[in-house]
Amino acid sequence: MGRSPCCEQAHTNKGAWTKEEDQRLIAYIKARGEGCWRSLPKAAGLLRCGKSCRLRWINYLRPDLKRGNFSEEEDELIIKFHELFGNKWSLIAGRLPGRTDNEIKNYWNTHIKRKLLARGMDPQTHRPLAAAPAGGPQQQHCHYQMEPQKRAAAADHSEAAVATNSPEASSRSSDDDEAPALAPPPRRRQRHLDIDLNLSISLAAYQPPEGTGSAIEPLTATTKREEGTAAAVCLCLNSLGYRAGVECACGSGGSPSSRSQWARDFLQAAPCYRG
DNA sequence: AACTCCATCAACCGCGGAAAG
DNA sequence: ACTTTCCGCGGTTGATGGAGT
Repeated sequence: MGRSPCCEQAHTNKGAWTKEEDQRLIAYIKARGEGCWRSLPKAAGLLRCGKSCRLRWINYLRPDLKRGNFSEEEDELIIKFHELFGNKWSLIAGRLPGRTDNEIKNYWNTHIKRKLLARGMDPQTHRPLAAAPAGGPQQQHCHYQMEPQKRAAAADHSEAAVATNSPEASSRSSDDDEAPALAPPPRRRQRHLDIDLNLSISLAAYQPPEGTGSAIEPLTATTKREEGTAAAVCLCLNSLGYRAGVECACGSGGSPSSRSQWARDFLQAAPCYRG
């Protein structure tokens, strides 16, 4: 695990990149493509370590980078994805075309944190600051306890829905995002009433899919209980715009498969934000 | 004009996971 | 199965510039 830094070699430049170094790196990657960062500096004639080259390329030189200010829409997406993923900047960046993890991380720390605080929200928990998260385990948002991969998988299902609705959401929200420091924090308007990306996980009585094949990846993942019996963990998307605020009822009545199918149809119909 | 404080952002550091040997 | 190597990530730092005094 881990290893000594790759940049210990003498004769490697550090600090800000010069125009010439940038040009060399761009020219090399254009000619040979990305990959094997370890050997790239030597091959490209750069006195830099591979890590430094990679970072420079990914965060600054890549041609598909957007640059410029973040839009209100991007702000809201970042907040939502941060709520889902936590500080998984690369996951968030992967869902915001043209933005890098470093950029988003910096933007979060310098802008959005304050913005959320001005709204009276805790930037880490995305909960109202007044309501301290002292509640029991069941009070915790499940997605904070999910493995990043699982959360990412869940978000892969949900992000299209966000994208579909985000323009509306951002236009609706833009009026109260200006001058956040002056905004009175208490009793903020509920945002994104149409889309609530909170994921809830609940144990539900496991029912094998009725006669359906496994071609469709269900939103219900099975896991093993300690005693070895199968239990279903429902990853339902609460109130996907049609039943706002209604708790998951997968475990009680209704047909889970039909509801899952509806969610899939909804999400698949939504155009991907990445275009 | 000089100084301090603060915000911003590019770059570095060190760790963990995965792949390769 | 174990070790080594590489890549990618998140946290942190330092340089820079603008605002305020």
